[in-house]
Amino acid sequence: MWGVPRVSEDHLTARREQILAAARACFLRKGLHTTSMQDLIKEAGLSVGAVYRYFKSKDEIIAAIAEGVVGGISAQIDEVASRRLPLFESMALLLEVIDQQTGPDGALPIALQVWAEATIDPAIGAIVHERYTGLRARLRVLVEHAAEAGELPAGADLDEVTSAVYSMLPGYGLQRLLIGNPSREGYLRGMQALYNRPA
Amino acid sequence: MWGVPRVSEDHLTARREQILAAARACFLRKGLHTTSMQDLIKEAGLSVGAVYRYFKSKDEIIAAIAEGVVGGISAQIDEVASRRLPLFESMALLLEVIDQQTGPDGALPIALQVWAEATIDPAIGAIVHERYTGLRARLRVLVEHAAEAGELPAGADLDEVTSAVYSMLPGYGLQRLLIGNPSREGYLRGMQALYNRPA
DNA sequence: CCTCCTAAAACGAATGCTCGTTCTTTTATG
DNA sequence: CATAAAAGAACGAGCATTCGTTTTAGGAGG
Repeated sequence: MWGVPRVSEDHLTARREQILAAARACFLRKGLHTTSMQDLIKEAGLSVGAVYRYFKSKDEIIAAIAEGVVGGISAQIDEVASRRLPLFESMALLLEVIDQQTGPDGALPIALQVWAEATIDPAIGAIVHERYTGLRARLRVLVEHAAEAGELPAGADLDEVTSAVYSMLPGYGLQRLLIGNPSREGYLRGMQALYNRPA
Repeated sequence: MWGVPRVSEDHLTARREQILAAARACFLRKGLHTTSMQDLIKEAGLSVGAVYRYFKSKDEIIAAIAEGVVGGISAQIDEVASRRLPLFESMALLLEVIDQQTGPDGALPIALQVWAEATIDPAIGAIVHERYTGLRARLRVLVEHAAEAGELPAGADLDEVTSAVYSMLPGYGLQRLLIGNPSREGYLRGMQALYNRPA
């Protein structure tokens, strides 16, 4: 009687993901604002109307991309933290994560676009603030483990140490992305030299 | 006799700078691609034709902005390096430089836009690559001084150490820009804790 | 198992606007 | 007064989005 023609929910979320995947591909290639809706729609292989059924504006698509951009990294940080390795070895693994996110299939090139947008559009700014604060919290666990293992000076403020560790990840990633240098191994050795300075 | 109507050269470069200043203001407020030529022209208080006399396209204006974005920081790094302070004190001064560049009058918010563009547009990519490689070279001087003063382990590769130091600057700046935390003092203490780890 | 029916889902032509740029005209200068 | 500099109207292209139409999925009735 009610006439229920709805397609499966899996289908709906798959379509949504199809659109977001197309968006990521386009944004990677052309940037957030030089990508037109028509580019994105063509990349997705859908029609105008189909895309506008799932997202009511281009801004909403950009916001969805911004929401998802730290997903993969979060999980990987948790995984590294759960291994409770010495701080330095954890850092080595984290750099490996960043390295992998720096390539064309990684999230970093798109994250860079999102960061730029965050300074312009308060809605994106709020998303970025929330997500990267969350990422920081996950990294803090790793620093806590280091403190428990006696790897840090007594009484060190763990938030402050977390900030210092945190900054190395985008710092390294940006350097790779924009300049190419240094190799992960070289960077690690550089850090090591800095950390293990002569008395 | 020759029919020379040309205005003074100072006037020409002043007009050019006037346009670039307007561009920086607009880009800071709206981003590279959401800023229209008309926005920029209105901000400069000039006419369409006047702007197109000095720059033959919007891309050329963006390129000029990209060229200039490290100027202020370069000079400040040189200044810090020339003082030959202990590495850690130099770092503290560099963070101060970054802090100042992070505000709305600083270059960092626009630099972020430029970095994002660099991954999309090869022309901007080349400019960024060149300029930030140059910046790195200036920072290397500071690391060389640290090595001469015996602050680094013997045989440490100075390029590698430079990379590690370099990464902290955008790492700290980004964290300030996107998350707000940490304060410079807190960040410094965090670094210090990392540096002075128990054996 | 097939057919019909309904509403969701997909479509794509059309719309109104704004964009970057060009070009002709006007103004200012040495 | 000759010419560079500045002006601004005009233009076609391409933009994000709307909306009336067509297609399709899937439950109900036989």
